[in-house]
Amino acid sequence: MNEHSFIFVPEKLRIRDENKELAIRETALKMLVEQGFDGMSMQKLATAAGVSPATLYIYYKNREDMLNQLFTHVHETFAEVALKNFSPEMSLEQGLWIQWKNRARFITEYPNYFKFFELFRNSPQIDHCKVNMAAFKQSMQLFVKNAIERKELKKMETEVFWSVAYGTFYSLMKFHVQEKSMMNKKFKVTDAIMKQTLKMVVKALKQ
Amino acid sequence: MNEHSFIFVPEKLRIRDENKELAIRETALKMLVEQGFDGMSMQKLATAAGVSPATLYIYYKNREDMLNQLFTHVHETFAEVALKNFSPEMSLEQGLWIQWKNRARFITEYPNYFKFFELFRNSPQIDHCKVNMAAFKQSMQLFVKNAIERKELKKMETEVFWSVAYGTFYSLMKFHVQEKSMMNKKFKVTDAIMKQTLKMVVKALKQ
DNA sequence: AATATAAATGAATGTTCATTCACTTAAAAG
DNA sequence: CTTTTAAGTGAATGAACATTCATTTATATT
Repeated sequence: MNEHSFIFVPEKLRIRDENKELAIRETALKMLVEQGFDGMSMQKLATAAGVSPATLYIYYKNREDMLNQLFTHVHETFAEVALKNFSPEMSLEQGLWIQWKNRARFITEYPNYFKFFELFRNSPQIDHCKVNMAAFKQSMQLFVKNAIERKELKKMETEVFWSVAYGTFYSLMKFHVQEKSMMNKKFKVTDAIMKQTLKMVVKALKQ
Repeated sequence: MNEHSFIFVPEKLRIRDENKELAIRETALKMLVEQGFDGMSMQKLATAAGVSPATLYIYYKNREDMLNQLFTHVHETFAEVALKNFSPEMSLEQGLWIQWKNRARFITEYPNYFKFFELFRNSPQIDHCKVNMAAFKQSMQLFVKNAIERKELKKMETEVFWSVAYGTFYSLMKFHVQEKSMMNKKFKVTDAIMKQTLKMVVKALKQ
């Protein structure tokens, strides 16, 4: 001990392998999306990710905690991307277009994130309340308020607005990520289809 | 053996307890909806339904078969209700209204069926192809064809139509069955809300 | 009442599960 | 080079899992 020891704050003497953390997360998502809930056990995940089962418990308190953290991570990443280049001051059409494009890019780039999100969205074991959406909600509410003032949007319940403006979009994207869509062939959401659908939605929402 | 024995087809000498089958199904649905995939094990289900675990294997080949049969049952019941009083000759607005009403009634009456359906819809372990939707699809396609001919509907991809006409509706109903909706209060889909939303959707779909 | 047969069962089986723990390894700081 | 500390591990544990099987039970027919 030297004279500085009493203010010495020990630094980390061995740093976590961040590749390992990433590997665990991506492998877990892949297993969950491809094989469902029962398909992902801690031991199978550990083997597939190339780590010891015990290592998982360094990163996560237990299985439930892991699932919650996975969901939170996916949700936060998604929310962040969704609002990129978006401002609540935009017109309804422009604001929706930006958000649709952001989301579509994300879903196409990381389909597993979307599939995982959809898989767990209605799942009772996820603690939805823990996910912080305050900033997201606030931004959206301002956007809606502005659109109503500009007469681009009828007065309606938030849930009705959401269903028309986003329910439609997500339904479309679900077809996009499916192997086979309604007509037994692969369906791709192109820019043209998105634009066409957006026009319809904007028309529906206008007074 | 008497002279008739060679044409004797043995009849059932003990009849399956149909209450038992119903109890198993409803208990399984309840457990799955409330506790998710991991929450329902064969032993816990047997105990909760008041039967022996071995009894489950009289009704179902194995766990996977049980889940598939549950899904198929729910899906078929739902499809049947959805088309009640519906005819492909109806106008777009009337036809959609009937179907929305049918579905809303069903979802409100049997929320577990809907929650189960949503829980498993994206689940990889369900063999979706086994569900026969031929008649359903045919009826819907004729409905769409008629609407286009009457100029009530723009020409568009089936998936786009479905997303606008039903994606919106299902999004609304998801809020309906949730404990707390977007605004942290209970949201109920009333007839007025359905009518308002339908008007918007019909407007969007019209040329 | 006796018979035949499928429904229904409780206990048992081997497997896989989540989780733990005594231990080893890596690397920053002295 | 030594010390310190957290990262990382392989093997082990008991609980819960899906499934089976030798029996028992209920009932339509004879």
